[in-house]
Amino acid sequence: MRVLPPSRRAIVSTTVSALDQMIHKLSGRSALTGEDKEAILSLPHTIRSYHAATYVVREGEPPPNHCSFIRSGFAVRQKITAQGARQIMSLHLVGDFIDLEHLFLNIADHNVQALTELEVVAIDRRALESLVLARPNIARALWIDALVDASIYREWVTNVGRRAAPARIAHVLCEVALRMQAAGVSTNGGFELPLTQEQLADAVGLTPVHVNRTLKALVADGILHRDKRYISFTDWNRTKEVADFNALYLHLEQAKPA
Amino acid sequence: MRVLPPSRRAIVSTTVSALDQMIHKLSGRSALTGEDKEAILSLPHTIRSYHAATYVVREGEPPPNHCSFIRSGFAVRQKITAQGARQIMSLHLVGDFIDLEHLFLNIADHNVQALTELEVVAIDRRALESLVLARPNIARALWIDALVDASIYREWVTNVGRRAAPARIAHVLCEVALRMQAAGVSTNGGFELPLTQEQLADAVGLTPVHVNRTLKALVADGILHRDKRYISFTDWNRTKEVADFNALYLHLEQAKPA
DNA sequence: CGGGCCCTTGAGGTAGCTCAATCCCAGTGG
DNA sequence: CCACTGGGATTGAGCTACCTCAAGGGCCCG
Repeated sequence: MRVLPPSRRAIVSTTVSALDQMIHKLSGRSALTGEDKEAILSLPHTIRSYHAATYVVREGEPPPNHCSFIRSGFAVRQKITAQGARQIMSLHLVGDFIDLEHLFLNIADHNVQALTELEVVAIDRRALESLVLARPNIARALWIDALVDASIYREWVTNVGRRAAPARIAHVLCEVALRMQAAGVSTNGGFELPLTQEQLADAVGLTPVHVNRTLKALVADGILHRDKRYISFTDWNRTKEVADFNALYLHLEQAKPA
Repeated sequence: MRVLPPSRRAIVSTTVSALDQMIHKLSGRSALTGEDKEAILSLPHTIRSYHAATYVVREGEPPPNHCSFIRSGFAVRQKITAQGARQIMSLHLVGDFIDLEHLFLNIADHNVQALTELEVVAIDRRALESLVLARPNIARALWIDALVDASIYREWVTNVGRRAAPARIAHVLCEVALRMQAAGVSTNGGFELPLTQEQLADAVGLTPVHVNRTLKALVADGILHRDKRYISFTDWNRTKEVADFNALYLHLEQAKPA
C-alpha cells in the first residue's frame, strides 16, 4: 500500500492544530519566541482537501484570500506551453508552502496541481502578511523558504538545460530522496516516488518513453533499484556522481536556526 | 559603440547618491514613506566595479558582508556542471539585486558573473537585513523583487525544458527586450543584446552553433532583425507568438504600488 | 599587420523523439 | 470468483532536432 488511504489521514486533521506543523517547519529555519508561536497559532485558517490531479492554483488567476501549506500529500508547480507541452518546475511535500507568491504578487504565473490526495492548511492571507511584516523571526523563516525554492528552480534550469537524460532523471530522484527524508516522509532505505513516468518526464523535460528506457538503463547499471514506483539507491555516492548531484542547493543545513 | 566605455559612467557615480537608484526601484514596488527613504539613504554602502567576465559571487562561498544591486552594466547567474557545461539561469540589468539570497542564506549556491563592465552598489548586509525586518514597505518591495526573480526561473525551466530552439531563443530575446525597456535601458525600437552567441546558448541550453543557425533562421523568417548584437523585432505580436511569450511572469504590472 | 575573439558554415553523428503496439495490473461489475 | 476496463509501463522501429568536430571569415585592438 503505497499511499495512505484518505480516511487514515482525515481522522487526525481536525484535532491536533494544523498550525503546529507550521511552527515546527518555521522554527527549523529561524528561532521563534513564545509570542511568535502564539501569533502563528492564532492565525485564521481552514483545512482544505483536493483529489489527485486537481488544480489548487491556476495561472492567470488573482490570488485567493489565503496562502496554503501542505499538511499531507504531494503537489507540483507546472506550466503548459502553447503547443500543449507541460513542464513541471517543482515538487512539493508536507510542510511546503505552495503559494507564498500570493502574499505579494497580484496574479498567479503558474499552476499548482495536486499529485496525490492533498490536504493543505489555508491561512488567511492578510493575517499572514501582517505577521510577516511585523515579526522578524517569522519573516526570516519565510524568506528562507522562498529563497530555497528559488535555489531549487535554478538547479532545475541547469538540470533540464545541461544534463543528459540519465543524470537529469537521477538528479530529480536524488532531490526527492533527500527532501522526503528531511521531511520525515521516508527512511533512507528508499522512497515511494509520487510521480507517474509521464509526470517525471514533464519534470525533466523528456518524453515518457525515453524516461522509461533511461530508468531501465539506470537499473541495469546498478544505479538504482525499482519496484513499481518504490525507488532505492544501491550506492548513494555513485548515484550522486551519475546525477551530478550536490545537495548544497537544497540548503538543508540552513534548517538550523541562525 | 555597443557598450559605454567605463569612463563615461564613472564620472556620475560618486556625485549622485547611488541609493537614490534603489529608492526609485523599490518605490516602484511598494509605496515608501519619507522615513523609509531616509532609512535607505543612510544605509552604509560602497560602489564596486567589475570587469567583464569577473565573478561577483562564487558557488560554495559564504555570503560577503554586503548585498549588491546593479548600478550599471549586465550580469548573469550561472552554474557549471560536473562535465563542464555552463547554464545561465538569469540575466540582470540596472536596478536588479544580484545577491538578495545572501540576506538570509548562509552559502552561495550559484555563481554571479559580470557580463560587461559592471558597477554595483554594495550595501551592508546587516543594515539591509534590519531594514527589511523593521520596515514593512521596504520588506514588501524586496519580497516582490525576490518573488519575481523566482517567477522568471520558473519560466526558464519551462523554456529550456519544453520549447524548441527557435521559440527558446526568441523567448529570451522577448524577455530581454521588455526588461530593458522597463528599466529604461532601451527604447522599443530594439536593443543591444549583452550576450555573445555562446552565452546565449548557455542561457537556452543549446549549442553555440545551433544558436547561430537558429538566429539566422529567425531572421530569414522575418521574425527579427539583427545588426551584430543589435536586435529588433519586425512584428512584436508575431515574435511573441513564435516565442510562446506571455509577459505575465515578469509581473511588470506589479511595479505599481500596492 | 598579427592576434584573438566571435561569428559562420559544412558534414556527419546521435540522443532523444514519434508513432503505435502490447502488456500489466488494480479496480469494478456481474 | 471471473471477465472487463482503463491507466500506466514497456517495447519496437524509424526519424529528426540538435550535437560534434573542424575549418574559415570578419573585425577590433595593440
